[in-house]
Amino acid sequence: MRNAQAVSNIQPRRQIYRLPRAQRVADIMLTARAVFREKGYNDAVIAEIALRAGVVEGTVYRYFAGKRDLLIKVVEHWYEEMLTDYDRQLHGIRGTWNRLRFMIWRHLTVIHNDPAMCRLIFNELRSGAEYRETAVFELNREYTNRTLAIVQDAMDSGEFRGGIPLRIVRDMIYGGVEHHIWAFLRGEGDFSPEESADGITDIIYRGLVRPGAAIDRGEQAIRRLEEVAERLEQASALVPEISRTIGNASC
Amino acid sequence: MRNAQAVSNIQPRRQIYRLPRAQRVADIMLTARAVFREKGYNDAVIAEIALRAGVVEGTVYRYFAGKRDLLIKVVEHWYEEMLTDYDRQLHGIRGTWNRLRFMIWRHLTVIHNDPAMCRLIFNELRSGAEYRETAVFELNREYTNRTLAIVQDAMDSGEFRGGIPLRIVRDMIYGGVEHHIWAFLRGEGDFSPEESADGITDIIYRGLVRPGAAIDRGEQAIRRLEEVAERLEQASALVPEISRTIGNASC
DNA sequence: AAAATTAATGAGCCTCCCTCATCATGTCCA
DNA sequence: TGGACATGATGAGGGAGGCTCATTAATTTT
Repeated sequence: MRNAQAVSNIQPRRQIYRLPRAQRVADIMLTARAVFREKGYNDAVIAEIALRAGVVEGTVYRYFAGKRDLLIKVVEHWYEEMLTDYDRQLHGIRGTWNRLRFMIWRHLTVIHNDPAMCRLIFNELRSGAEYRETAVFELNREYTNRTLAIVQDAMDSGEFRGGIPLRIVRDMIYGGVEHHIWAFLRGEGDFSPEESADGITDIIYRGLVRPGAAIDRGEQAIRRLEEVAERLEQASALVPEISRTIGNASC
Repeated sequence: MRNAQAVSNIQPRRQIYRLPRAQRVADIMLTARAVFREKGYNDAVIAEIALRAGVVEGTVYRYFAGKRDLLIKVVEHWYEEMLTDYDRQLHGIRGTWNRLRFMIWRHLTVIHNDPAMCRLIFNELRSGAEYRETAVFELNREYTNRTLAIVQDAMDSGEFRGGIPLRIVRDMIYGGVEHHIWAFLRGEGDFSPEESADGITDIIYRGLVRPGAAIDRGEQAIRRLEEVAERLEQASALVPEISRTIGNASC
């Protein structure tokens, strides 16, 4: 122990590093993300976030209006990362069944990859009264609308029967997914995004498809053929010999 | 003001009424139900519950292990009331479609009649780590199993196609319902249990029902295409670039 | 009527969220 | 180069609310 401390009992303030606002905010948000992930919202303590971010509690409140605001910002940031290049991926997929299946699989995979973060969204963020004002709400809306656009297209083309309220389709897809992963989010067991996506897509597709169009074993066979064609098309683009031979089959 | 008070400044303890344990517990739970309904879990304050129940804060903790325990007991009590004579009602309904529709409608109606209580269950109770130990969890399980029994019966009789994982059916029905009523629970707008039940039942039923026999001319074409797909897939396995790219067929 | 039992009390502890007066540091300009 | 200024950062402390426990008092038992 140094002499000055021992005598005067005054703790010298540690060296203070002043960071530009943006940097400090980023630091705190990254730390907060980790702590929220580990502890959940209620058990996360601002003091710990501050400590691990290398600042004092008051500093957190300088940049965030409160604990709840911090949560919202953290989730928004994460969510925006997630949504990058969704559209580009979907763009390469053909056929209503495949596109629907992709959207569902994708959603399941995000949850599978970061359950703790999704817990925050489902359990904490969405319960709050201010959820509608959140950017997550709006981003989510856009995201689900992309799925509904697929359904709408299929209705327009006659593949799906008409007169189905889109809202209900959305609720059954995303509600079904959520309900499906509840146990996993509670840490009970695992699930396979692939199998689950197959099961959900199967029921939804059959529930919407125009009867008499493609039925029974024809249904399955056609779906499988679509998938094969899809994969072969994508793959063939990579192999000069094949693409020269086959040409573009997708038209 | 009475003299004794003015002089000694000692508040005489008000008359204490000692109630039998069961009575006190019932009183507190009923008050707690009201306060939780009005304020939600987080904004409900034990002191207020105690005050309105005519006891002091410590008394609440004499009968309940904590705030969370109180919530659980309150919800369990309410849930058990709800479930009375479900079976009897279902008994009088014939036909798979009608029975499914009844179960869905019933669920929607419960939510429609007591949104505040359902908010507690969906937003608070079910988020907690101890949900699985709850009686609500078990009661809910039994309840949804009744729906699955209807589906199973229909599969056995051949009305529904086989091989559908029951768990997914359950998730889509109850998840779909929940997602559907989210906005309503947040106090945004209303919904019609009848119309919603029709829409959900419609998709589920069609998603599960056994389709008619395959069409004649489709049959041959499909068989031929299947063979082609088979050969192409096998051939593609011989081209390293493709098999590396495609990988597992299921994603 | 004394003893035993147990319902009920309420002061007060503890943990957190959050505020704010104060201090420190980096920047700009004379 | 040094003083003024803007703003990053501090940390003690206020306040709310969940929860404890030693004490008091009503009721029952002996």
